[in-house]
Amino acid sequence: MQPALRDPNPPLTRSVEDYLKAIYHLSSQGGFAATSDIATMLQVSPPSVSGMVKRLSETGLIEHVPYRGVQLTSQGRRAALRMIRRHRILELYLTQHLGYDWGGVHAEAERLEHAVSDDLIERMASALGQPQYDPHGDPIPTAAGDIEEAELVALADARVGTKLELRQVGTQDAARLRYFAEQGLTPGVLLTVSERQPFNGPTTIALVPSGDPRVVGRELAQLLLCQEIGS
Amino acid sequence: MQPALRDPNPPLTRSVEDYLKAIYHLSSQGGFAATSDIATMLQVSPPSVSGMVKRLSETGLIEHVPYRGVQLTSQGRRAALRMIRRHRILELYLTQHLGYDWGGVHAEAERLEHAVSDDLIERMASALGQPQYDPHGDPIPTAAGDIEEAELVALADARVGTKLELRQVGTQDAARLRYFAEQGLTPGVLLTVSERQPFNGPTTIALVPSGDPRVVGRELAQLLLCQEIGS
DNA sequence: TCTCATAATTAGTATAGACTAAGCCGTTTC
DNA sequence: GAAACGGCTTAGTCTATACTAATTATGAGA
Repeated sequence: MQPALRDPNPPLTRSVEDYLKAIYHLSSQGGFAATSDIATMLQVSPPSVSGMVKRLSETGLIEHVPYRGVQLTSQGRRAALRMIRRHRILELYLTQHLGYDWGGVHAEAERLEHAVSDDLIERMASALGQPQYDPHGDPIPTAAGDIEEAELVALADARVGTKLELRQVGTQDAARLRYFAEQGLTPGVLLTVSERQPFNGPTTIALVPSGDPRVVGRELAQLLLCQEIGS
Repeated sequence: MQPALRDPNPPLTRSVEDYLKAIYHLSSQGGFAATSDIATMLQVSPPSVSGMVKRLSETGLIEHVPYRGVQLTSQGRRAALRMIRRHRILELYLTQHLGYDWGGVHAEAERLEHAVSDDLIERMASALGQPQYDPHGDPIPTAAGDIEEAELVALADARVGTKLELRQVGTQDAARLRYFAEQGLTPGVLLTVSERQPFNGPTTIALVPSGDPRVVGRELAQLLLCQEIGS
């Protein structure tokens, strides 16, 4: 038998999947993801990133502008969104069906997202009723690769007097997540901004409908991403 | 910071876990697992096995007698049983909670068993009520690493007139598994051996309690592993 | 505009795991 | 007891991914 020619469309490796996800997150705000930021996020050295970046741009998953940074191609974006869908559905399934808590679920999903089949993900999605948001309030991409891009404001920046829905919590840190949960600050909660102390002081809010007040320091208020509720 | 000395107890890689499982299965009957059998089971070349065998025996997971074969050490056996527990609990969970069918569940579990945490496995085991057998009837090792060693006879070898409980189905082949399921031949079923044709002919059985007859050819009868029911 | 700090890249190396080709042991057969 | 076959191992190579050390490009300040 002839030695097989290299598979023109090999499945992505675990590492490649992690790089694509990291690049997606880093470039979702600005245009380019920087080598050093990818290195920090994935806990590898910058030269390792340079090496992977070269391979990924040769296979057409990213565009690389030397000394500038990288961006996903549409093919790379599709692959990244697939991973994000897997991750978020796993997080939701583990919390809803297997008793994981909000803080501890991330690490488990991080490993499983590389191993589950698409079939299993869709079965979990069905068991969950085709959910749109994960336990942190992040939107779940559809199987087709569409994702809602919400206009979110950090609580720290929201105008006093506005009514908000808490939609995402911008950290994976287990201690902070647990603290938010204790305070009743979980995605989906409604609140109004009562006041804010000057000079980067804390923000005071009132939960809706209970009216319970909460005082949130600036550092944490920057992690609470909210959507303004129209009138 | 000093370059870290090599971790004296690194986590096992996916490949290592697969080799240990294969060696466990191959040496559970006779004493030694042969290189070529491991190669066939894992779909790799014999030299790849020789290479891995060297590494595994250096780390104390197996004993290697050159040109003879390998055996697990108690450490290797513990690691193998851990993988088997994971695999069987995953199979059961996927069939009971996510609608997988008896035949299709193996491949999914094969990938997940390397990625799930012990914590998740124990949560699944709890959700299943600490089960003792997987969907194929194979015993599930305990978390402590104990496994029931049942005395099983292939249906093809069972004496005419004996009463049996079908306990395991010795194949992963999806088509055969589906056929058995159609015939009502799933683990846990009770039956009596009615007759057997000579010269490696088929075995006729009666299901208990319905009395429905089934005729099973020799090839398939060798896959149906049964336990004799006392008196 | 020139210099310099920082970030990015290249160069060279290591490890796990696979492969093919070639050589060695053991058993079976005459 | 010698020869031959088959299974096992050694030798040498390849790929993916990581690393450190050394080099180069970019952009900010003087």
